[in-house]
Amino acid sequence: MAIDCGTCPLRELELFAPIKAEELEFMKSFKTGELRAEQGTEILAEGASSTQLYTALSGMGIRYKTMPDGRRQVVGFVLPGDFVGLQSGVMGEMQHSVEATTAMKLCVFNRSDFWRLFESQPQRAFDLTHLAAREEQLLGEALVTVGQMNGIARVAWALYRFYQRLKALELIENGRVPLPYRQQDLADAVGLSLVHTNKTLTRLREAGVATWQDDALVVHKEVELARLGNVEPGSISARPLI
Amino acid sequence: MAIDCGTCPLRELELFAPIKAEELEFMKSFKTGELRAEQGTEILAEGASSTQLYTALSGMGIRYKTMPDGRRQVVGFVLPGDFVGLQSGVMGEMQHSVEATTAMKLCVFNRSDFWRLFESQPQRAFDLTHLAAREEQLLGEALVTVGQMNGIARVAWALYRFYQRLKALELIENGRVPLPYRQQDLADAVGLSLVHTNKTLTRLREAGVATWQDDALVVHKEVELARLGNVEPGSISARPLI
DNA sequence: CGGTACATTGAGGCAAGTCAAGTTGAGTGG
DNA sequence: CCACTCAACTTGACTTGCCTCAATGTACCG
Repeated sequence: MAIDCGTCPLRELELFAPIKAEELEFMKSFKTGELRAEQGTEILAEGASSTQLYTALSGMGIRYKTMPDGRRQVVGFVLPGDFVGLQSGVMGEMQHSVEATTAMKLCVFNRSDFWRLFESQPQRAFDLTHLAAREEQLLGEALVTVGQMNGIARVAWALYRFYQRLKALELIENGRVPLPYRQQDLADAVGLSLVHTNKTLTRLREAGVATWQDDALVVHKEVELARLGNVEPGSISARPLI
Repeated sequence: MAIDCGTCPLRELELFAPIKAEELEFMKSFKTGELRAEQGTEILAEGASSTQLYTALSGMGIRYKTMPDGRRQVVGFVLPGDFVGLQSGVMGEMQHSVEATTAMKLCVFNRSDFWRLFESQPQRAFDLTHLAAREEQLLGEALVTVGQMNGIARVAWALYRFYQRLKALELIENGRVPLPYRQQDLADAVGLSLVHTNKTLTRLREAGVATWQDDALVVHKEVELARLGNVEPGSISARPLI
């Protein structure tokens, strides 16, 4: 178990803003270990007050809320570099659950050290707030999409956002990005039924825009996909990595 | 223009967590003035990088995103005590616009002092992150509602949340809370058409659950409204006031 | 007293939901 | 190596909640 944040491969990506040596030093003391979560494991539970917070290192997860009647709304997808458990850290309780969709490796922090971060590392505290504001931004965009767009636009939006994020993580190979989710996950994320989501994916595939099969997404017409999803094409701006 | 945060009437509400004298002292130096916004004024614009941040003191506003085709998604309602402009302060750019629905009075802060807050007031920085996490929570709940619920549940959810928030602000009088928005605002918030929203409000009124007329909301069956909106009845937990 | 803004109501159409029946592929075990 | 199971994906047929269009009502205002 390597607690060497200095060689963390994620930090080398352009996606993540560089940090000072002193901050890196602090992060080493903040990090208390690594967690390996198997596929299907629940990492954080809605309503629970976890003593641990995480940054995803590898693998993919899903954030969701469950309704009384069993239905589910996916509120986000966890990719490497994402911070998990901020609500728990700051408000004492998670408002959604987080589950490992694939096997995951996560960097573990203690909630009890959280305050120390704010006290002694203002830049890191700022970064944390930055991440919180980003989450808010992402959710706001999801709300716009689900609230205002029709089926094809919703699916296109989700696929294009996946494509952008995974490309920024340099997980793209031969034009394919890994996308190990189920259609049901996408359906629950965009507020469509599974059947309609499936038919919409078929339409996108037959239109030659994008193909999502065998846990991988291939975008054939990037600009067209972005247009359908009402997203500005382009890459994602740099952001902090906790 | 009174820059005396010590006598700020909002602080006396139970809704807002008390702060230390030293923090209050800092807030006085952080506050640079007050802004009066007339009805209909745009306080912050989507995509703009404002040099000012605000806390609403009185009046009500609306947060929204505009789509290329002119449609609008309301991402939140600004009530007294709400912090406005966090995204701008931390990411440099607003992701949604904020408009004054009624005349408003706002506490003004300079973005350039923002960093000073993180450096010298870790508790206030923590509180700010807390607020950001709350925004995230609220948006997550809105996403669940718009993504999974039918018309009546969406409208009931929105009305009950208004009722809870306004009650916590002690703006309730004779069982009525002020609600100076238009039906179109509610429609754009819950992702329904104006016509359908209107018909749904009529149904709620005729069922004797809640009546929203003349800029005021009267909830006749509180528990029933909460049930319809899939909300836990009860009051809102305390939160920081910046 | 026409103009404007918002609320209300009816009629008809369609996007998306539900139901139901396969198909496919991976795993498992006899 | 084939039969069986199970989870995920497909596809077709039917239904409906919500949308759009279009009028009308109502209050306020210059």
